Amino acid sequence: MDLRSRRRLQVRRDVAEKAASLFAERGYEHVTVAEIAAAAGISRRTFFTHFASKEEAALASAADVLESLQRSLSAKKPEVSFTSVVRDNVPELIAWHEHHAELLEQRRRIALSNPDLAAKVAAARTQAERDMVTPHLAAELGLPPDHHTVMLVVGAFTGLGDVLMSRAPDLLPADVATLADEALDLFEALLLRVKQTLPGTSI
Amino acid sequence: MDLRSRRRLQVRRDVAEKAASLFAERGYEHVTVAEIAAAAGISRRTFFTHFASKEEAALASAADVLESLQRSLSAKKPEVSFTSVVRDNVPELIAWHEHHAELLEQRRRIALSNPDLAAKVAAARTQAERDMVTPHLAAELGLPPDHHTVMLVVGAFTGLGDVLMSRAPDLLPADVATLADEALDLFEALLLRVKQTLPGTSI
DNA sequence: CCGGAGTATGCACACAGTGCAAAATGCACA
DNA sequence: TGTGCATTTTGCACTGTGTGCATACTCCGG
Repeated sequence: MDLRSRRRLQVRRDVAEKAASLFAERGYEHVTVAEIAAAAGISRRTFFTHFASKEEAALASAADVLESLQRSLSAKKPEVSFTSVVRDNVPELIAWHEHHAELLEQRRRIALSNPDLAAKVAAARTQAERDMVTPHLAAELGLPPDHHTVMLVVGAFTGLGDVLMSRAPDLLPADVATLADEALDLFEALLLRVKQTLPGTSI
Repeated sequence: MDLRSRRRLQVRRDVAEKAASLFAERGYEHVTVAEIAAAAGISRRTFFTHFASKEEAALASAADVLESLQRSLSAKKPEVSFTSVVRDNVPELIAWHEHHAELLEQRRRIALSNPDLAAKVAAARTQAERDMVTPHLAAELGLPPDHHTVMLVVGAFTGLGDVLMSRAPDLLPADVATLADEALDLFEALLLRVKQTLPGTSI
């Protein structure tokens, strides 16, 4: 990694950070790219060499919530079940949220100032969740990842996860844990049903 | 309804239609608002009195897929179960898709030309589904609509529905029916589990 | 026929995003 | 150290979206 690319990455991080704080402060719409660039000490034109759009800068600092789950799943041994890994990861997820309260508050304000942006963030998170989870569930069911049954199961999982993520900011940590457990109970019931009827599925 | 508002609605429909066909023809990005306005015989400025944005015009003609389900649910009697109503509605859903093949193809092309727009359409559909379904599931579970358990169940339902909707365009009608049935089987298993554990839930 | 409400339009403007070419900067090599 | 090359930064001009404002038009009731 040469000096050039390292500096470039650093600048990107700086700009994204400045942008985030400006957005949180005045609302996404009321901050111009020129202002972000000025705050970060670069020209407007250069901003667009680091980010394809203003939106990208807003999204740049927001793909980290699922990191601990990602790690847990990567370390998953074949003999432990998917749901138990996820269940064991819940405390970490909650700890993460508690540990990043200010960051989350900043994002909450940005989301409030621009629902469209919030929707896109949520969609991106759902997609990441989907990609992360699909191979494990496919393996556990002994089906190819693009099998319809796998897709349905993944869809149900992400659907439950979306509810959890959307409610979490308004709940106490303990309640988040309860809700997560309940969601996983439901998911397990569904998964059990799939396993029971598996030999019969075909499209 | 006076003449003015009727004419206004008609113009809005016309413009949306022209816009949709231009988008399908050349791709969303390669059509300017000025061109849409010209095609519809109005001025650019007037376009913006009918639609708040170019995007809104693209979305205007796309909130109809769930109409038959909406009707079925409105006619639902308290003694029949939610899932059976949805299940009985599947043939109608498929008929609708077959009956609007050209329209769907047009939308598919637009979505292809602009994934962001497609994501927004999908999000809007999911939200509509959520709103439509929540009261019925709440009633069936005997819980308030904003109860967390209800939200989770609705989340699972829309998660399954999203997979169905995203796969449907690439499948034969018969396979859509099979997939829908499978999805409903899974949802029923989950719903059963909720009903069994219901007395114990609390947050 | 007239006055007012609602609508259409033109005009000027702020801002996002892009192509292009010139200037600045870091890197390797003599 | 200086020199040539590649990458990066920047300015400039331009397209396109979306908005505020003032003006003109259209329809309606009196």
